[in-house]
Amino acid sequence: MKLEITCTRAQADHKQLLNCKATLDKMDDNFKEITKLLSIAGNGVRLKILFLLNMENELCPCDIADILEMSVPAISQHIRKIKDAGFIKSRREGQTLYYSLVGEKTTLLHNVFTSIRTSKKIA
Amino acid sequence: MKLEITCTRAQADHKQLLNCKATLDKMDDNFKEITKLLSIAGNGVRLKILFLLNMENELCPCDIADILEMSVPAISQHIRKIKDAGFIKSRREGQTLYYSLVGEKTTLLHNVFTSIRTSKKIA
DNA sequence: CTTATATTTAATAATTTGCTTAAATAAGCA
DNA sequence: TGCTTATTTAAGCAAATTATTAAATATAAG
Repeated sequence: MKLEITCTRAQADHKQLLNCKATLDKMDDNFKEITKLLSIAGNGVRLKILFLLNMENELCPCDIADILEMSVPAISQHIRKIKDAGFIKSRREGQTLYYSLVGEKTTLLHNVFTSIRTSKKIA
Repeated sequence: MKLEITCTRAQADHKQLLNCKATLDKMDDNFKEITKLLSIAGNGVRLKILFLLNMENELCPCDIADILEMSVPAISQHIRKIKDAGFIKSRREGQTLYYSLVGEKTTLLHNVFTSIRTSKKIA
């Protein structure tokens, strides 16, 4: 962590700024982890995939493509991203792959799902 | 909402797929809203800005640039994105603009902050 | 072993993102 | 007014994202 302070405001509280740097630095791994989750979920298609998997327990790429009215390869590539990040797992049954949420990793995701369901739109 | 079903799997539950479509369709505005928030927060720099504003109540762009060791214009453009989405507001004091979180909009964000603080990294 | 289905992977193209640098505003002060 | 500081805005560019299309795998079934 760099220690130099460059903000030139007269009122700048340099002790505060150093403290902020130190706090962020300490939590750097946590930020990386949460940023990863939010960047995965911060896409309309992927958020819907995650929500659907939560709602239906498991779905295959073909189902998801059908529901979201998108091509199968497009869905497959979103699935890969989510899977690479470790938020879903797969189970094969014949030719079909069923995807489902990885339970332990999804505490924050469940808050997200709740927010989606309870989002108070007046519309 | 389109009603045709194209998934060709023999075991596909078409009633289930139609139900999924209907549910997503009903919540479309909520998805848009939450996707917006997550796409804003799903960037390391912006997530840190939001976290810092929550921690320090208010900060100016210069402070943030200093803490994150980034250029002021880069920070300013992130701030604009967050502000356009309605998650922060500004207060002027002389030449300095102080930014702070918009309280009512940030229920989910507070879950995010909690996750960052309690993220159990063994490291 | 050939064919059909479910899925992934790869190559490509269009769009978006996020930085840099330089110029434009806005406010305070000599 | 002119100069400095704080901030935003704009232009430009490299990198990342996300879809499309076509080809590659994997499994099942005749």
